[in-house]
Amino acid sequence: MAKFLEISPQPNYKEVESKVLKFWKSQNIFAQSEAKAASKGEFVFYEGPPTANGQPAMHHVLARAFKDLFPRYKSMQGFHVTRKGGWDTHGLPVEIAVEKKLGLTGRNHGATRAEMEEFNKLCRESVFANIQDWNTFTERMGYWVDLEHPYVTYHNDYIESVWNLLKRLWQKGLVERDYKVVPVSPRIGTTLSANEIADGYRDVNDPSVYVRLPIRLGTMPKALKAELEHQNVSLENLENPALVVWTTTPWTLPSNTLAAVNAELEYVLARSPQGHVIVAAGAVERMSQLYKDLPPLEVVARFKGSVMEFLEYHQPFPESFEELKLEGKAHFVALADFVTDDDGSGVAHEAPVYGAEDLALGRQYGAPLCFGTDKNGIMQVTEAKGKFFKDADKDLIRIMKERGVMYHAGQLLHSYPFHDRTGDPILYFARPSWFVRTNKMRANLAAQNQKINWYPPHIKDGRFGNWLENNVDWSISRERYWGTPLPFWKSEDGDLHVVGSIKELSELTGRDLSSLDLHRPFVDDITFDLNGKTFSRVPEVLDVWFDSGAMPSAQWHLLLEADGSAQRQENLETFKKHFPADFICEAIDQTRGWFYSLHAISTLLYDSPAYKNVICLGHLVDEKGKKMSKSLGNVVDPLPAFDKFGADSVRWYMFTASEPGDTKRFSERLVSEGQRGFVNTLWNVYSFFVLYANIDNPNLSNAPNIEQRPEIDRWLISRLEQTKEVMTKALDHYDARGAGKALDKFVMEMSNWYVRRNRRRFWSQDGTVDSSAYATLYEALVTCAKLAAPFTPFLAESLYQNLVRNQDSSSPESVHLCEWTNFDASRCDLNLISEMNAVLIVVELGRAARAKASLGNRQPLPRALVYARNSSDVTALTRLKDVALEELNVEDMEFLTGVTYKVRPNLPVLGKTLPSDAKKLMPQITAALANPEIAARVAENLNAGKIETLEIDGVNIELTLEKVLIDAEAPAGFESALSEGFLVALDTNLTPELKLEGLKRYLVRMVNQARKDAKLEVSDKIELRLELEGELREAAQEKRESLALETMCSSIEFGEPEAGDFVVALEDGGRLGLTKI
RNA sequence: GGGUGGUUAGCUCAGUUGGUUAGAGCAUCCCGCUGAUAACGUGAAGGUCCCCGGUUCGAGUCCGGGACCACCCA
Repeated sequence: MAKFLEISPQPNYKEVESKVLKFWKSQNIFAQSEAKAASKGEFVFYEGPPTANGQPAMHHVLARAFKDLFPRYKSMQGFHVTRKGGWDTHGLPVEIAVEKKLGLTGRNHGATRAEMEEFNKLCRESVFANIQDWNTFTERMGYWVDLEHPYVTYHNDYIESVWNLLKRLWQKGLVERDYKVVPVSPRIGTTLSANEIADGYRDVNDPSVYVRLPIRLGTMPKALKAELEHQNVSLENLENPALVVWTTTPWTLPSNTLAAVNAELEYVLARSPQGHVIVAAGAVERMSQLYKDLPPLEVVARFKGSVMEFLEYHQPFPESFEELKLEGKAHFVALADFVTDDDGSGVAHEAPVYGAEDLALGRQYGAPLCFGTDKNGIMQVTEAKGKFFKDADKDLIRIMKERGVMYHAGQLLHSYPFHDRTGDPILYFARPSWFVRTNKMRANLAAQNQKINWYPPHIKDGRFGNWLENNVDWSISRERYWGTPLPFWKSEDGDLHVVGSIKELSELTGRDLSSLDLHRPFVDDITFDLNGKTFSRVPEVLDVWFDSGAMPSAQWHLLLEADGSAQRQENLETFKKHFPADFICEAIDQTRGWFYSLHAISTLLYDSPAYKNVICLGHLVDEKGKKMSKSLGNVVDPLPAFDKFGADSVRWYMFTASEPGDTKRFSERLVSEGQRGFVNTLWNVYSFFVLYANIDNPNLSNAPNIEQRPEIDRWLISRLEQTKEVMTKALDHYDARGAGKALDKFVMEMSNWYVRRNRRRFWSQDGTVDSSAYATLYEALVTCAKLAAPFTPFLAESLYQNLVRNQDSSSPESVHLCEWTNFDASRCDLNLISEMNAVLIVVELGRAARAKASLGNRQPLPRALVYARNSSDVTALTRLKDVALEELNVEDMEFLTGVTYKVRPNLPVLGKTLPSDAKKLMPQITAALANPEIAARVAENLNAGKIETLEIDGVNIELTLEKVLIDAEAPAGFESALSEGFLVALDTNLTPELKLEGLKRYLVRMVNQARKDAKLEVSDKIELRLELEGELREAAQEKRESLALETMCSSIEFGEPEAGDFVVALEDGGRLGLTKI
């Protein structure tokens, strides 16, 4: 057998990993893994595209660790996995980055065609500004993804596929134009995203006005009329009856079309200083306080909000409808769930064009849209026409006072969003917008969702399911510049034509447009004639979520209409092969992002989910549970962490630290714990193996068959098989953590039990090499490398190269090209595993007993007395007696008899077998068994195989060995320990021989410590001189041979150390000296 | 305001269908062991299982109510 490469027991993971990276690169291992024969077909994975112009951060490591693991696993299992990279390149983040670079603050950079052209050019250039960082990051963490052929959302091919998709939606009648309320920065008239407003909230003083809306008595709904009559209210005697509404935005009052009440709330008719008013019952007290010097509101009738529906009123600015030439039914009471009586009057003023909920309500009641301002916030109606909306408040309040409809005008300090770049208050404003009618497909969206396996499962009917249930139509248009232009062409009179490909557009225009850049402004120049009308493009671009949601087809440049070209046909085949995905994985914020856009598009077009399994990760937070953000300064950069701990340790942490769906805390300290637990332990076993294999040069191919190896070897192999089984099952259920924990447990046992117990077998004496031990540990290590490959690809590769590839050049070139090792039941002796568990418990107890007796493990003891609860454990301990004896350093083991017993009911078992009325007797049963005489009788009879019956309260309780727990108590005079039905007692009477042996072991330890301190190699031989008195001298003389053997010592002399010896003083005044020879 | 998840040792987390003395790793201390090991072993210390109520012979676990944290939506 060739020598293994020598390795350091304390590796520099940065070096180890960079060596592996070089190897992967030079041998094209990733490409090979993509190219290798796949017996099981395709495992479909979709890469969720990151925004390339951001910086890679730790949360990308989290997602990518999982996105890497399953493809690696499936590939080893014999699937082919296409791992096409992708980049999200359009949209606001890019535009904002460019705006910042240009120093544009609130200027409308799309005002002219030339400006827009320049702006989009800069956007395109900036998209990949950080691409180098991404490439470095991707490679360094060992994330295998094809970055040479990624899909890029701004490429013409991609856009064309998205157009094609939109056309198909249009043909299905799922595209329509409507209004949508969006936050707008007035003056520049730009739509803002939620992120842009999030930081802009400020506390400001705004008007707080209560306005009277006189009711039209003649239109009073019957239900309300009946209520009032029932409560003896005479309509004729009412004084100026009015609804009172409350608002902090008087400038929206001219746009009022409805007043809203909550159907379930209680409302009242009350006498106020200004006549009769209708307000919420919960607002009476508050409104009485408005005029403290005047009498409070006096309730004259009470009724539910629902009876007021369709009650009409006079709105304070009737001129709005005239000036805007509006028609249609408006100015009546509508019912709305969102109305509360927590503030104001409990009656909401509705100006639908200035609020999302209000718009929906207005639509529901069919009220016309009244635009009191334009999108730049300039008033279009009333005397205040031409004023900026915020400046109009004063005039409008004055007018309302003049008209006698102002109930009360005050001020209110509240928080309101401002646009930080212009300083203007945000205007929420209904803009024409394009929608995909997902709401119509709501039932199917939910049905398709039921086919998806969500990890964690609660997302399915929780966050994602709820989101689908409350689905509203998907607003797909944005009034921006850098994005996929909507392929919507409109004629002047409103006819719509959706273009599905460049070829189609070429045919429509009669020009070859195959080299047209599909972005604005170029595409805006294209017009065509159809049906005698001229069509030009609508100005909007597409929501970027639609871009990424289109990737299943757009990444393959799918154009559905066959045109006879081989390329189109091939793309279609490729798409079919890669749809739907078997697996995707992103963080939980994508439930409303990519998870949704994939799902919606796929449901609408293909009547299928887009993915079958999805891991939805929790967010990464800092050590204290705080969100990682630049402003808090708690961001951990991935690259330095990779260098410090190794990418493997960071990955390992991501898999094993907590459930994937839980919020995960991250810090260097936590990563280093995982490193010490798993990565270092595996490495240590590996380095142990290499160290001794290189000395002993075992012939592994000549090792005995598994069946002929010692039990401890078969035990390790059995545990190895068991680990394979658990891991495979876990990974098949996308349970990375479960698989990782199983591997971790195995590595711990291999190190702390197998290697520790068998150290001496790897240390050949008189030239006999224990090839069983070597073959067993070798197999365990190689298998660990394969099992760890998807988790810690560098470590796995490193082990594999040295242990396998360097020995056998016919083996696969990389661990990642190996087959996944499958469970082999014939090699897994479950019985042996449980027997070993019994030994482990007994050893543990023996050590505890030693500790109680203050007897160090080096002192051999004559006898251990063991009690085991059941006979199979007795068999096990008898078979594996030697292991226990050696580990406990005792000469003999006997089974205890004559113990006293403690008996308790085995509750889970007994509870199930008792009839329900007898279960109440449980406390009495426990009490009865606590009686020593009953306990002794029950224990002895049950142990003898008889069945015992207890009579309690006239009920016969039949007891069997399974239904009770019997513990033994040690006879007096022994140190003992007790657990899980086992008892271990130690006989601490030392014979002179045992004493000498203990002393010898002390000497061995001192000599070996001295060798270590003298920096000798393991294989160095020494001369030893011992200057000893009394017992120690006697022990050294008596045990001279074994002392020499265990210290690699060729000669022992008794006397003073010589000059040049490495000298160590001993406890009792003696000295030892040694010299290397 | 609505939704989802969470709350168990100083820290990070397990805890299966309700059942025995609620566990592991890390950290601390004592002792021990050690020629792979920066490792390991024994023991100690550390818990009102967030709170209140209910169901039950029995609740960390099931039910109801509440508090707090995180995220999403409004």
